[in-house]
Amino acid sequence: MIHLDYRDARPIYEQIKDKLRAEIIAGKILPDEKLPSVRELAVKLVINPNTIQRAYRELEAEGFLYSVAGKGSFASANQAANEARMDTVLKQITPMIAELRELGMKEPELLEHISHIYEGGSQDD
Amino acid sequence: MIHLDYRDARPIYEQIKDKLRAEIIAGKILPDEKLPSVRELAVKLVINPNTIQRAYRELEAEGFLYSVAGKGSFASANQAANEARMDTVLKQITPMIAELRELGMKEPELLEHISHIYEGGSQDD
DNA sequence: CTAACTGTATCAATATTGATAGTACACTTA
DNA sequence: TAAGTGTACTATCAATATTGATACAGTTAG
Repeated sequence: MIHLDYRDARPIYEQIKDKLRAEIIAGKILPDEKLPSVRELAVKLVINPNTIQRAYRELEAEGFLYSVAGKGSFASANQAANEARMDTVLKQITPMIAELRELGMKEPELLEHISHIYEGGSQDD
Repeated sequence: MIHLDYRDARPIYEQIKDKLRAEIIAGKILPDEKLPSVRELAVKLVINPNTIQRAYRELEAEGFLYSVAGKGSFASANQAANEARMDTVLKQITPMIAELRELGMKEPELLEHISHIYEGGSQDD
């Protein structure tokens, strides 16, 4: 299921986050489906449970899963997960929009740029 | 002119960058006006010239000033400086727009959000 | 050409942060 | 009560960021 790559410079917990996030978005892990426990996955991947904990904690902050002490961690409903992630990203964008505004960029111009960026990234659909 | 705050957790060169950038944007430093030399400002602020060098180098990358070896560093024309900075910020935004798109956000919805963020930040004008 | 200024590049020392591990605690359920 | 679960805290090691020391290279005035 998850395969770590130690040649990859990216930290373990990031790799885990990305794979789990992708599976949740893709619906390969269904809403409310139970994820492997922190310890179980740690044993399986031969790493420290704390690393899994971190991945789960951050995915929870991003809205992709929810954890219940004593019970386990579960995938969020996909739609809700996506929306939570969108909120997070929008919050990250906010200060940049503010800066562009301070630099004198007007709203129509900004929207034109954003639109161009959006459409420029469309290879697949 | 520039006053350092050692209580501030932010690095020295960031503080210098912000103050100089603000003065250039505001037009308090006129286009092509000569800035203090790396060593001169270093002596004045009682810090290492290398720290000034870094601030200048990054401000140059952002388009706010230009440096000529042997001559000095000079403020860019404000309009050009602003546009260079806008480009930088737009590049930073790009991967986030791409992610929103991958998460399923459609263009009109995105533009609506951006518009809302833009207008939300308008206290002054 | 030389001296005194300018910015630039490189390397080193230090401080800060990041990533992971070890361990103990708290909640849930059977 | 026991065995599972997530959570919190601290420690440690590595990586990065920040700053400093120093040497190099371009410009200009005399």
